[in-house]
Amino acid sequence: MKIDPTNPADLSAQIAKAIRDAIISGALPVDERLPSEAELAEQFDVSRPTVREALKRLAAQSLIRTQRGATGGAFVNRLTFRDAYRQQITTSTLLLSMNDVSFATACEARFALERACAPLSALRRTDAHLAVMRAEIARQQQPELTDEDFCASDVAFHRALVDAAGNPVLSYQLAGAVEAMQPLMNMITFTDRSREMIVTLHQKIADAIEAGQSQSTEQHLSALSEYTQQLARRVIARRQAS
Amino acid sequence: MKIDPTNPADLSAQIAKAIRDAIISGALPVDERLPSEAELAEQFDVSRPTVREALKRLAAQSLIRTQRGATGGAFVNRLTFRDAYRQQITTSTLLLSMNDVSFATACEARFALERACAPLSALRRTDAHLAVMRAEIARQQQPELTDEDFCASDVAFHRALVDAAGNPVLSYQLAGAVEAMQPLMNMITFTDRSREMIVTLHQKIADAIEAGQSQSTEQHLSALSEYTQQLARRVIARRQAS
DNA sequence: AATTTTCATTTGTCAGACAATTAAACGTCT
DNA sequence: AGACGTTTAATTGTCTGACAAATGAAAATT
Repeated sequence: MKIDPTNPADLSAQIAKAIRDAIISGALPVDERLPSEAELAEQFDVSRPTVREALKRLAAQSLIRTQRGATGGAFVNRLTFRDAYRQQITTSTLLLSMNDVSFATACEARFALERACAPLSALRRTDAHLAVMRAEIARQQQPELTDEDFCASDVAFHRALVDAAGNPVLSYQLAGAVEAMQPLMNMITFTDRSREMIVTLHQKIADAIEAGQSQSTEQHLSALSEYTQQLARRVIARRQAS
Repeated sequence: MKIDPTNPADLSAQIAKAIRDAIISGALPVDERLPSEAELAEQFDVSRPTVREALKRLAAQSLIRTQRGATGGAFVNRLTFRDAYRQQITTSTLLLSMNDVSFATACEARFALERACAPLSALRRTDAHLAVMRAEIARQQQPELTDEDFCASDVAFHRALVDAAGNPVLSYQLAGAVEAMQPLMNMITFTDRSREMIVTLHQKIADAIEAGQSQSTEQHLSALSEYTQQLARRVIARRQAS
């Protein structure tokens, strides 16, 4: 692990990169303790604050965790699916909000990805997954539900659908796509009629998953995708008219 | 933007969270300049190094960029697809390497996602995408190619396939899945016979994309998925035997 | 008017200090 | 000897003050 001493700026970024590369290459295995801040400062020939800034960069990516005390220090963190989920969701959310991605594009991506796991979900769904989906459908039928809660339930339903595929890598990849859509979805006001239609499609999807029919699942997902985009277009048109 | 003064530990994490939330909520728009480090230190009632640690956390997530000089400071960064790609790839790579995800699981996820964009790719592919795919196929036929280079070309081929869908959100989501597989793929030694088979399937996929046949594309992708997993099983078996 | 110089602002880095935390080492008492 | 409290050393977390480097704006000069 070496840094470029000729460039006296961005030292903390260089140090972070050196340590990150060591972690990625496997030179620093999970749960390995890094040298103390003082030792790192000496190794890289920088001051302790500079080392600390580098460590905070790594901590922001969940690459290390720190512990105070005599046997404390910075340890290489095992990146859990949970941590990766969270990072992906914030990244995806910001990506969509900062790059004026059209609703159509985001929606298309989301349902394309969901269709991808339909065959696996139909094959492997457990009773627990089905129970979650049914529970969310029941929730969505409550008329007093706010639009925000309706969208949240929608996300929960689709997450159950994705998780039913029983592939954690797939769940991780799709979590970002589904959850990042929520702020966009929240901009749509769901009338009673549109909610009814969505719930019906959700029921058909749940039925198809329960029956293990992947093709039917994909069809209803496509229908839901188109209906959602149609709703969005209507909302946008109404907004422009006013 | 407030922090909890009762907990005097992890101040930089709290400050980072406060600023991050402000960015996500839109209170701090893109290219907005944050207060100077000295001002932030005063606002949050902490010292400048603490503020700096918080800012480095945000910089690690590409949420801000900093500039020195009189009119410098920290600015809210527009998260580009490029930045998001990079982050997702490192996260995905680490996730796979640190959680002994089976090759089968990762492979299944990857091809499931790719199948998802087959219909869109078949519909929207441009000549440029096809040219990249053909070029990579030609590359893969060179016998002197190392296994690493073969894998890299494989990744390039599949990225072109994904990009052909013409949906940047989809490309972003799938970049992680495809690229993160490369280290795992690199562990497989591709014999001449297996390369021949893979190239043949790549050609069939390119042909199907060119012809706009989504179903055929999906079929060949499934075949490629199964063949890849078969290869992996053979490599693992051979390794355990020795 | 154009160019150069000066200057104020801001980030980047450093040195040294103290507080808080934590586990191990050490004593002490039963 | 063993259980229990105490001390101690190591380590991170934070603060203060300082200086260097970059940079654009303002001022001075040609």
